[in-house]
Amino acid sequence: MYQLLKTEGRARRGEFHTVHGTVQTPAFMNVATAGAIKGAVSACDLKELRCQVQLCNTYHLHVRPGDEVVKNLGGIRKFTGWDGPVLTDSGGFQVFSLAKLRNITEEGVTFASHIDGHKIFMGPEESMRIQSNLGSTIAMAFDECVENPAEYDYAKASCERTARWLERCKREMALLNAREGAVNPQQLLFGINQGCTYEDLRIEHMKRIAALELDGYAIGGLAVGEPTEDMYRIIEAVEPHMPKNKIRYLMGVGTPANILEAVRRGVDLFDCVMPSRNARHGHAFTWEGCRNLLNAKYELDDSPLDTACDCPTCRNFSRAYLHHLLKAGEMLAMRLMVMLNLFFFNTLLMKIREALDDGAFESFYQTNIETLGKRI
RNA sequence: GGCCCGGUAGUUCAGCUGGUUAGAACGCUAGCCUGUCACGCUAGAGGUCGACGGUUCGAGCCCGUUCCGGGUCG
Repeated sequence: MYQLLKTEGRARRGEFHTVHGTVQTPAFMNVATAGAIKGAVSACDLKELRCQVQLCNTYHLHVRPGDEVVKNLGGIRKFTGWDGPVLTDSGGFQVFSLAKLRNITEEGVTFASHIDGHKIFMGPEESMRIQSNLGSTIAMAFDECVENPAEYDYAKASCERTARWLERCKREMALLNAREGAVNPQQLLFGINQGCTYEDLRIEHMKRIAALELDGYAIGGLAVGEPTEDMYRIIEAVEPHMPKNKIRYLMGVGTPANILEAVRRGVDLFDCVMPSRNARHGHAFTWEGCRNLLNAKYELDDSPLDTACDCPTCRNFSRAYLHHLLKAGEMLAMRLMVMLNLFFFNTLLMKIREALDDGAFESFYQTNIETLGKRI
């Protein structure tokens, strides 16, 4: 259940109460696709990194180790050792991003496994069953994510189908939650807004899915090829039509600046692979801007990465050491960099919440928006 | 000392019967990354082809001398 505590402009400060704990919002979810944050970061580390919610992926866990296996082991929370809330993505995005051979019909999607190429069919019911077996706190609806730019007619047909799929997701989820032996009988379901970069499609779709009274609403299909300004425009267009009393989740976004802009436009929840993926490629997010620690200028730089940061990495290691570890391809480089970036993202959201609590969000925005996107 | 093999980018090596601007890999310098096929992608810099002379319209390649490294025989 989402509780709106305070607003400043369109920005919202709230709490999201679940059976697995309360999430202070706005919040960033830490992406553990196959049940682990890439970069050797465990559920134990996440506590220290100010993580509130872990995100895992339906498709990946279905392929390996198999959702039945995870169910037998007590569900994804017990399996990964993370006792807080977990959101599972539905697999819809993987159909879009990694399946080369895919065939989309009204029933669902057939595509090839990225592991061994075997054919997999996934539709709304299959996705719900898998997520039920995983026993996550929040299940995401099975949707079709369309790459931008997209033809209007295709976008329209696709988001109408996604709306029909959502009704099937809701029906199936209700059945699964009522079933004997469900890992989490109170599993929540979020709907996903689609419609590419067309405001009329987005709004029409949002109205339709809002009527289903789900546990939360996501904006999907953004940051998939369109200019950033289009993303902000779509959020602004859709937001007034999102239920005020439900949590709002902008899927897969984004940079620190994207997040700040989206909070300012009324979004509560985020997830993104950027802090972890870019960390592995040497990119560090700091309060002074973004640094690429692979750059030669750090070879003899003995200072901590960010003097304003008290994450485990900044507290203990120099820029020169991180530079060396990255160049040497040491596993420790990934771990230290990923921890640094996740801590930064989680702290960014924490500071946003504090600013909202103090009625100082706009001032926080003005102070930081430029610096956050800066490359130094 | 005789004979043989080799010397081409920072490194390891390609380079056809001599023919446009001498290539690759790694390394180096940067950039990219948005509901993750982890260890990636893109671009850029970098060479007096050991040296000198010769043959030729033209030499990394052929010839001579020489220097350096390795092997082998005495």
